[in-house]
Amino acid sequence: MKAAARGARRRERLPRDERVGQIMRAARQVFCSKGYEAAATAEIAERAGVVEGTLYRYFPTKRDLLIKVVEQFYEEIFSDYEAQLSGVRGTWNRLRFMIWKHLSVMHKDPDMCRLIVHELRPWPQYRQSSIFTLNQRYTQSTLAVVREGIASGEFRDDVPLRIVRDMIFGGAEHHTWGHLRDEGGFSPDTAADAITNMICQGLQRAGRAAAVDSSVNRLERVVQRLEGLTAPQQRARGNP
Amino acid sequence: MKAAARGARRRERLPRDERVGQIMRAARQVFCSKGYEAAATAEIAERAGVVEGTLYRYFPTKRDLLIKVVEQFYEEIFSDYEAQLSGVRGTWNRLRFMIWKHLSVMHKDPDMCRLIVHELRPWPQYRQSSIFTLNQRYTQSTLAVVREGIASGEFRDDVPLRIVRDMIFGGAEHHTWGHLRDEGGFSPDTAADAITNMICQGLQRAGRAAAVDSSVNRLERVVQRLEGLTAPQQRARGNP
DNA sequence: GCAGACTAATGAGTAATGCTCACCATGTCT
DNA sequence: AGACATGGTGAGCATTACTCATTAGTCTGC
Repeated sequence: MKAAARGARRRERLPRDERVGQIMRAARQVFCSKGYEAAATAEIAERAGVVEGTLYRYFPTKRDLLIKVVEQFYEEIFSDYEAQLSGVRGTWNRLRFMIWKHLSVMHKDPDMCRLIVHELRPWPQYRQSSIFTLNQRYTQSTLAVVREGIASGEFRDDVPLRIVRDMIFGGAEHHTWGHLRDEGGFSPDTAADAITNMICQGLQRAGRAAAVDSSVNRLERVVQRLEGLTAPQQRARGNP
Repeated sequence: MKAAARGARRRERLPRDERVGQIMRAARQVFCSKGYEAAATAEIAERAGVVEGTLYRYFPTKRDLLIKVVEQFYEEIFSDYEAQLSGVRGTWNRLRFMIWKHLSVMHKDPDMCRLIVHELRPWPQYRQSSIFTLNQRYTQSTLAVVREGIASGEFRDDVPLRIVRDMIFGGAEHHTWGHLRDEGGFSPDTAADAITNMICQGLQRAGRAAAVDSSVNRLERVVQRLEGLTAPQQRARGNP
């Protein structure tokens, strides 16, 4: 009773997960608004309604806290992109989808992305972190699309995939810097178009009539099927 | 005589420039070997043969010291590149020269470049620093080469230069990460060839091929939409 | 060659901050 | 009701960028 009488905060015992959730929410706010260095553990604790020492019961260091916060963000963002990708047809469209998705995340959550790009990734242990692995999965999915294009004959097979990856993601990242710094925006749509076009044209085969043919043939078949399905409606509206 | 008798360091008065030089040399060593955060001002001072307070007579903050060190490096490196560029003929060769030069610096001085890329550039005030200006001059020279290509008719004029810049420098930077972290090297020659080829082919004037492409792309999109309409039950769950 | 002024250089001290640890309080189980 | 496991506390530590009053080389004018 003494503590309560003295007006101190009522001590509340919460289940681990709930407390961890509170702390992570507070941390995300403070990290996003101030950046990693300027975010004081004291402020995070205060905002989470606990005392500094409590943070360290659940997270060994401030940096581990950042990593967990970013991990959670990644899972929110990329949980379903593979399913989404599977609904997109055609090499150009599939590539554009992956690039656009990447750019959209940057556009929508610049603070969080700034944390990842400018504060987490430069850290020496980055490649041992789970963030690196999650990122790798994303770039691999993107490169898989390029491989499909090579396999189908649309793309040359003499350009190192690593370079393609670097130009896509390096280019996208470079393009978004201004926005991450809150010093000028960008359009995910326009940028995705431009990057996709540059990549696709850069990878184009020298002689590519065959690739276009196969693509056109496939389209012809699908269109034929679709015409069969939709023909009645179209005619009803006066279309031959 | 007391101080000397006690074995303390003899106090030496040096002209400003000489002292500044000593400090900057020491700072460069410590920054490069430990990174910015881990570099203690105490160690820099010790290595420069002065006491900590002396640093602050010449540099207002640790960060300013870093900036001066990096500025000096930039001047060493890029002092004569414009003269060198003027000796190279042909769009492809000129572009390759600029890309290669950039990659070579990264290759030769990874520690210094890591400082710039990972520690200085993420800083909020980066765009107000002289490093930003120096960098801008370099990218502008590179884009000038692209503009020449457009003017001569070699390149299309419908690709935003900003995207070209981002893909060149973003791509180059992404490509060198492993090397900057001392986790795997790269070849400036091979990489410069690959990037230059991708950019040049990506910027090639559109002929009949491009027209066919855009047509095929449009068809792909329409077909995709129609497939979704005619078979909604198949992808209803996986699709947003 | 000396007084005095100028200022380079010192080093003890400060504030901020990530992190630790011995102890306390609270919900639960027997 | 008492014991136990564990969530929670807050004073305190170590590190480190940065400050400032003081000290002492060095140069000028006589």
